[in-house]
This record gives sequence, structure tokens and C-alpha cells, in this order.
Amino acid sequence: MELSKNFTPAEIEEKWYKVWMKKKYFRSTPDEREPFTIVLPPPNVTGVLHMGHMLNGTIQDVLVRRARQKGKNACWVPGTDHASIATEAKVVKLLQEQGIEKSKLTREQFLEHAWAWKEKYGGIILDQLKKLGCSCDWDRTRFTMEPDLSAAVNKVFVDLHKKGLIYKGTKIVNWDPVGKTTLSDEEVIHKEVQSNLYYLKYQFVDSEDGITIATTRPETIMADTAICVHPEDERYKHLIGTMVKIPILGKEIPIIADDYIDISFGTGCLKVTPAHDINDYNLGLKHGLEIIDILTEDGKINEKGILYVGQDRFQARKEIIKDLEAIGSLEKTEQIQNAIGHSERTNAVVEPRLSTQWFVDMKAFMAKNPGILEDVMNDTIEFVPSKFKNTYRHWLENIKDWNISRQLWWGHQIPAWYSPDGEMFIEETAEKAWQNALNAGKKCRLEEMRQDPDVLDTWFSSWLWPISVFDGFKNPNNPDIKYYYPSNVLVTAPEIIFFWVARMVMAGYEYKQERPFKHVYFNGIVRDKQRRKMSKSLGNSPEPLDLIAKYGADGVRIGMLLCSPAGNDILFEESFVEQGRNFTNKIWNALRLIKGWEVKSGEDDSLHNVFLWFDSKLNKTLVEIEQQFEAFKLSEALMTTYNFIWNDFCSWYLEMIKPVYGEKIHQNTLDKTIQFFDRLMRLLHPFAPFVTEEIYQSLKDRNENDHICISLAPAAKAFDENEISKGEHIKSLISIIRDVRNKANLPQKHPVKIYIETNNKLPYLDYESVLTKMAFIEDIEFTKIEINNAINEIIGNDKIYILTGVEFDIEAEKKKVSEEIDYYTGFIQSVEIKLSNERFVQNAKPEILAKERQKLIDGQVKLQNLKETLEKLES
RNA sequence: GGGCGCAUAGCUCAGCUGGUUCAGAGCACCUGCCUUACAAGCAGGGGGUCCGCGGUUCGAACCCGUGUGCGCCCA
Repeated sequence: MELSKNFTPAEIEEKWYKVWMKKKYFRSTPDEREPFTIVLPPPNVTGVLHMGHMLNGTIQDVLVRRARQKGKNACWVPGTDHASIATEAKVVKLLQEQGIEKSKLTREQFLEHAWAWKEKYGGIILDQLKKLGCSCDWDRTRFTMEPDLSAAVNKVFVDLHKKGLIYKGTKIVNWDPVGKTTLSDEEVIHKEVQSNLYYLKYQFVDSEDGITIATTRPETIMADTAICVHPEDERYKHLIGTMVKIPILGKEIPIIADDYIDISFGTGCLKVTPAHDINDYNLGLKHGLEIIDILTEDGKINEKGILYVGQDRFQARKEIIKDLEAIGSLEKTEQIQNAIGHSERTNAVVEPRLSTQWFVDMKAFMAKNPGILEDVMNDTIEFVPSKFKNTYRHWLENIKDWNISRQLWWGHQIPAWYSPDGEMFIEETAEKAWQNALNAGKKCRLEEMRQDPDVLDTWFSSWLWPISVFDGFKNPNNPDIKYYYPSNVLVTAPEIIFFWVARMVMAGYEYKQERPFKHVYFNGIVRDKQRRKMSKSLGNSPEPLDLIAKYGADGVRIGMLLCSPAGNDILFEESFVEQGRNFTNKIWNALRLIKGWEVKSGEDDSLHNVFLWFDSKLNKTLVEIEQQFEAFKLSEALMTTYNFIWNDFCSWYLEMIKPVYGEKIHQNTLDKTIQFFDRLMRLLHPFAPFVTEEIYQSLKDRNENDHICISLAPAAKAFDENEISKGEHIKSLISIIRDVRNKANLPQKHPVKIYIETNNKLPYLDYESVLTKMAFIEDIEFTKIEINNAINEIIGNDKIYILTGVEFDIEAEKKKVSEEIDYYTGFIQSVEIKLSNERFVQNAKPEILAKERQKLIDGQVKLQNLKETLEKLES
């Protein structure tokens, strides 16, 4: 078989993914094994794969594949969420491009377009996850708006309403004038921006004088219903209760007092606009002020504004400033930094707006389910890394009611129906609501019942996801939910902690009386070198599928994971995935080496110790990696694996056993090597599924149902620490000899002679043939005396004399030895100081003390040796 | 304004409850090599006041206080 010089991932990735799918290796159904469950945080149905999804998907796949290889019944449930605002905005835009206005369509017509859009584009992101190698159980793919999941939403809404946890109320909410809908607090992104602070003079009713207020929103003065000052503010105390005129408009409003006012901000006078600011609204309520809403749903001045009617709020701001300046009301303009809320989905500046909406009473919800907070704090639900516990707690302790209604069509329409006379009936279906209406004495037909036009927040369905994907609402005792719930780990970005993590926990406790997952792994955010989040709109992100095409899915996975510890952002650059690609190529070439050997029967006794060393070190490393997995230190587990394969296996083991050119390899050596390689591939498989499968299949003939993705992870067997040290000792010697040549500018194969002064000849005898082969040593001898004109090296307690055969630079050698003497002299001194300190001897733990004493003895022996060497050199 | 977190090599990060010749890894960098597995590579090497200051301790990268600089969340 001829293998290409470089690994070419494209064709083998497609090939193996097809095989895995055909064999249904990712399919999971309940059985007697221990389950390992992950539900994919459902990506937005409008989404296409971005770098964040790649990292998130890689982590989940590593965990799932590892669990599968640990013999667990691994189940990764994929799906998408319907993303109310984002999808609706996309569909509206698409329709506009086709010359269709949403307002001209009925709800049903619009939804037809939306579903058509979803059918066409909604699965893209899931297909992209397949390219990354994700081993989801695709037969379980769910969508938040499919019938069963919609029924779950209705059931929960009705249930919470009956429990008194959902109510309808009128409040100031976050309004998105572009999406023309409300938003929850979590959907509002506060951004620091430069704003103008305008100082406006409001004239007193009965004099030419006036009072100056500072505002960033002059266009709302028509909605002012008071001016407010601090009751203790000496500047204005005497004015409380008097009237002023709104500039231009001329309407009279009172000056009121409240200690809410910050005396130091602006002029200490606040214009109060209860309809357009949450704080003003509260002031208005307290002081019984009129509420005048002068904005339309799309952010224009309405007829209640009287002036600038029909103008957009920002246009009106420009206009009114001109006019205020013209009449001398604008005293000055200052630049300030302030935080302005933007819609997460449309990026529109959010408008505080008084409106009637549906809310979840979060305080009551929390009071009912204290485990939501407690079980995270006591690690029943374990956060990785744990630092996010504080953020979680802070949010829950200051939680506000959750606005769940949206003025949109795409989504779950609120299951509230009104009889013709306006009475409300909340039921899971129209029929039930109608029945209730009839029972209540209403005389109407089913068609006359009118459903609430609003839909629910998308998160009102995705919080149910860990339960609903297993049909835990439809059929609470079905085998799936009993087997798979709670899931093992949720992998998500920290920015989703409130949307998803907290709310899934809430639903879990309310509806299953149990945590929805045991661990939450927070993956970092993928940023560019300037720390900006990578996004399509910024144009600072590589196209994920192009990266996969160029570097291979395995290369991308390795590259991203290597530098991404849990919770840390990753400052992405392409060289990361290049490193991953290089690694896959390295393994590929190890395969080429092995496949290229000609074999002869029998064993090579001289390699016996090499096998012992490698086997022991591998087993030791497996223990280490297992611990790293246990602690969710995935990037460290990968790094350990990477180093072991590249250094210990490729650079050392393979070089040790490699036959000299032209010679054949013993069957026994090849068999051992294939066994090791096989174990290593199974170890690496969760990180790099494709290349490991390819190599696994190439190493030996396998039957058609033997694939690495369902193989067991290599188990750590007992290992001999002594064999490891022997091997490591020999490695040090080889490196030292190479270095000697390097420093002397000698060719790498320049032969040398060595003399060894040691109390333990065993390692050298065991590895004699390896030593001669790898370090090109002509002759190895043991000695009890100092060797003249040799380069001196120390490894452990042994002295090595190296003869290169070229002229010996005695001065250089003297200098080197003197430097070492200096170092050890200082070292011994520091240990002596420590040991002569009575308090140290009294306080230190016995094992520490013993170690220090050993350090002293070892150091003294070395120093003595070095001194003898120097004397010899000088004589 | 309130809260949380971070600061270790040029970069990204390890460093468990203070204690080995403990300051470490990967990448980057430097030197020498196209040596029949791999130049997507091989061999070797240099590099750090562990952010500043003060304290606790026999002993501090690690604990405490404080200053500075960053980042995140919330209002």
C-alpha cells in the first residue's frame, strides 16, 4: 500500500462519517449501561456555524466520544431553537426583497413563509456540525417549535399561570422599535457610547427667569410632566411647588422634590418623563404624575407629542435642538459617556416603553425552588470553572420578573383566549378554553374565541429543552426521560449563563424536582487578536468550513482546544489550527513509517527494556490524562496526549526501535509497536476522530464492525516507575551527547567514545544497543577513575566522560566545570542555611526535612566530584 | 455607581491544601541540519524582579492588606 507523504483529511473525513452514520454508532436507546447524556444547547435556527459553535461542538464531542469509549451509553441530543426575533427579522427582510410587506399579510400567510424559510435554511448549522465530526444521535434531532415541544410550552404556561407564577401586567419594558416587540432584560445589551448632555432652560411661569435641567433625551420634553429636584438642595429648595413652562411647547408643569435625585449630576434638576424612562416612571407613580406616551411602536413621535409628529426619535432630537437653540433655551451641550441599551437581535436602541405584557414572577418561583441557587453553590450542579458561581448567585439574588411576551408572529402563540366580551381563559388548547368559556356561561362559538396575538420569548421554550427533548412533559414517565435525565453536562458560553443555564435549572427543579445536568462547562468566547468577539458582521472571523477544508476537522479541533482552558477566552489565530494540522500529519507519517517496514520473524532481545519503558510511561500517562478528564481539563488532557505521542512515541520510541536503513524489523517488535500505536489512537480519538479512525483501520485488518469510535479507551495498567526512570536516564544521556556534538560543531553522526563512572551499570547495559544506535557511540566503557582530556557530564549520580576524538578544549571545559561548582556551592549553602535554622527543623514536616537533608547529601557528592574533575583538569 | 474575576517567558496558559536543583508546557524565537516516516520535519539552545509596595511565616508565584493596570456582569 502506498500512503501519501502528507495527510489529506478531506476524503477520509467524509468516508468515515458516512460509515459511522450507516452503522448507527451514535444512536442511543436506553439499556442496562450507565447513560452519559448531553443536550446540545440548541443553536439559533437562523445561525450558520461560527467559531464559537466550533469550539462548543468540539468540547461536547470530546466528552461524548470519551464517554462512549468508557463503555457508557452516550447520547448527544441535537436540535435548534426557533429564535423568534431573529427569524422573524430574517423572514421580513427576505419578503421585503421580494416586494412583500409583512403588514399586508395575514398571520397565517406570514407563518407559511416563515416555515418555508425554516425548512430551507433551518438545518444548515446541524449539517455543519457533522463536518466537524460531532457524534450526535441525529435521529433525536428536535426543534423548539415542533408540535410536541410546542405542546410542552403551552402546558408549562398554563401550569405556571394556575400556580400564580405567571401574570399579565403593565410596566415599563424594553421596547425594540425595529423588531416592534418587547425584550427581556437579558436581551438588552448595554454599550458605552459618547452622548450629548443638553442643558435646557425651563422658564418660570411668572417670571423671565428659569431653571436649567440636563438631559440626553431632549426629544421627549413634550412628554414631561414634572421637574424634580432634591428636597435638601439649597439651590432649588425655594422653588418646590412652583410651575415652569416646557420650552417651545409652553405647557406648564410643576417642580417636585424627591431624594432619588443625584445632586451632583448635571444641574441637579431632572425632567420627569414617566412614559419614557423606568426611573421617571417610578417617580411618576410615587408623585401621581400624568403619563404621556409620545412615541409610536417604531420609535416615531405620535400625535400626543404635538410637535415633530411623525418624525423618528433621533431626527426629532436634531430638530428640537435647533429649535431650542433658536429660542435661547439651550444653554450648553456637554459630551458624556453613558450606557445605552441595544437590542441583542436587531441592534436597535432600546426604548423604555409602558406596555402590558406577560411576566413570570421570579421571586415567587425562586422561593418555591431554593435548590436553583443552593445546589449550584454547594456544587450539586458543578460549574467549570467555579468562578461563574458568583455571577450566577448575584443574578439570582437580584432577579427581576421575566417578561415572556413578544409582539411577534413567529413563535409559540400565548395560550390565552378571550371570549367576545373580553374575559380571559388560559388553557392548553382553544377547545379547552372554549369549553371553559361555555362552562362560565359564555354563549359563543369556538371561532369567536380570540387568542392573545403575542408569542412567547424563545427562551420560554428552550428552558424546557433538557426535559422536552425526552418528551418529559408529554409523557413524564417514559423510558427515555427516566434513563437520560438528568443529563451529565451542559456545555455553553458564559454569556448564556442567564438565558440558558439558570432557566434550565429553574425548569428542572419546578418540573422534575431535580437538576437538569450535573456539570456546566463554560467554554470561552472566540475572539480575534484585538480581543474583539469573532462575528460574521464584524468580518473578523475565518469561515469555519474553509478552515476545516484547509486544515482538516481534526486539525481545527485540536488547534482550538489546545489553547482553550474552560472559561478562558481564546484569542484565535490561524496558526493554532496549523499546529493541529501538523500534529495529524505527524501521526500520519508515523503510520507511513510502520507500514513501510519489511518484516522478519523472531524477536530482538535488545529492545525488551524499550518496551518496558514505553509501556510503563504510557500507563502512567493514562492515569494523568484520566485525572485531567475527571477535572474537565480538556486542553491539558489534549496537551498531555499530544506531547506523549509526538515526543515519547515518535521522537523516542520509534527512533529506538527503528531498524537501521535497509534492515528488516522483527515481527515481535512490529506487533508490539502496532499495539502501542493502537492504544494511542484510541486515546486520541475523542480529540481527532477522523485521522485516528483511518489509522486504526490501517494498522491491522479489522472486521466490519470494529471501528475506533466504538472501541474502548485504553485502560491504565500497572506500571513500573523504575523502568520509566531507566528509560528517562538513557534519554538524558543521548541528549547530552547530541548537545556535545552540537556545541563542538560536529556532524550528528560523528562517532564518540564514552566512559561511565557509576554504581549502577544496569540502565547502560539494558540499553546498550539503543545507546550506540541513537547517539552514535562507538564504544561504551565503565570506569572507576577520572578520564583525562574528556568532556565531563553528570547525569543523576553518574559521571560521564565523552571523547569526541577532536582536539580537547581544556579551557572551555574548566570554565564549564567551574560554573557548575559555583552553582552547587551556592545551592549547598542555601540548604545548609535552611537546615541550621532551628525553627525550620522544628516546624517543617518530617518528609520535607528528610528531603532537604537528601538534597544536601546529593549536592555535596556532586560538588566533590566536580572539584576532583577540576583539579584533574588543572594538573 | 454596585458586584465578580484576572495579572507567571514575546504569545496563550499550567503551577493541587505555602516546602525537592521549582519557576514549567505549547507556540513563537535563535543555531545547525532537505539524515529515505514527516521541512506540515529533525537535533540542540536562549529567554521570566512570578504587576508594584507592605505584611504573616523558618520558608511566599501561592496566604493577608494595599496600590496600579486590564477584563466581565449588573444598574
